[in-house]
Amino acid sequence: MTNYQNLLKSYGLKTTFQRLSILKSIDIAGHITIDDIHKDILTNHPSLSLATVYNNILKMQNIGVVVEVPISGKKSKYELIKDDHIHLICQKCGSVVDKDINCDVEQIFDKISVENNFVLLSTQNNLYGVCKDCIY
Amino acid sequence: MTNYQNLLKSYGLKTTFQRLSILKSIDIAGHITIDDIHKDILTNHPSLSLATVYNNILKMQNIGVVVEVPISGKKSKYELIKDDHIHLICQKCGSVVDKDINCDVEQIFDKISVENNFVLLSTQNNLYGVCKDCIY
DNA sequence: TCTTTATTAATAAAAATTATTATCTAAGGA
DNA sequence: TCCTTAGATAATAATTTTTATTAATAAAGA
Repeated sequence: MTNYQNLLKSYGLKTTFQRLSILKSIDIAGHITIDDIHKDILTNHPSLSLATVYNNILKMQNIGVVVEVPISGKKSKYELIKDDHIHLICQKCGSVVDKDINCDVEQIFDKISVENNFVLLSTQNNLYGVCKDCIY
Repeated sequence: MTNYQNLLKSYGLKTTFQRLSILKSIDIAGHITIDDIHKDILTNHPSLSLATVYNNILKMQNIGVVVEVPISGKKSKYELIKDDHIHLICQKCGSVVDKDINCDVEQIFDKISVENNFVLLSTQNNLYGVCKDCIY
């Protein structure tokens, strides 16, 4: 995991156990809901308030450390900032797996953006289906 | 707009003024939130219940007529079912514009899916940025 | 028109998110 | 190390969003 302590500091956010725990929880899970972050941290820090998770997720979203992954029909999950990529989202088990985005795809997205005078900042590419473990 | 009356009937959903109004509202707007559908229809049908909008959006999602478009940091919008496509989402004004998805992109998505034994059913491709009307 | 069954409106209930505030803690300076 | 202070947390309340309930209503076929 990147040095989030410095990253937080550079945006004027103090390094707290709660924030580092949230980042760690997201990092380990890859993609995780607010509720599950809360449950996760509660196991060794029983006083963590759910509101603290909400507040910090929001703040860390604003400074760009954390990214919301909204998923059709389900609750949003959160991931750490990373290069644009593809999500394979299983509609049976809910798993989310990252895959690299092909350069060709990026170029096409850039082209479409230019054609429409659209200033492209980021992309979210959700592929919905059934993962290999849920086919049978 | 397609013949939604028959489509509803084929799934055992009765054709009601409310349902047709919701479909029409989505069709005209292209992409619209639950709240805005409600507000929209209220103007000439003041008794429409918000719960009715929620219930019907859910039912029409289940039969595949309506699709949720979840948007990072904002409320979901809804669109009518259509072929996979790209969304240009303006982070300033919130506008959502559809663009055709390139065949090459579809092929790459198919390839990635096959490589991962993933049964691909649909995709949502959100390009976030600033639209031409909001640049200045 | 009548009958059946699903749908709606209205409301209540539940779930999710945000706001408030007293207490507490991180971080820098003495 | 010991203040000091600004910001953070926990606890809770308030708000917003979504879902469930039910009596009244309307659609669709006989």
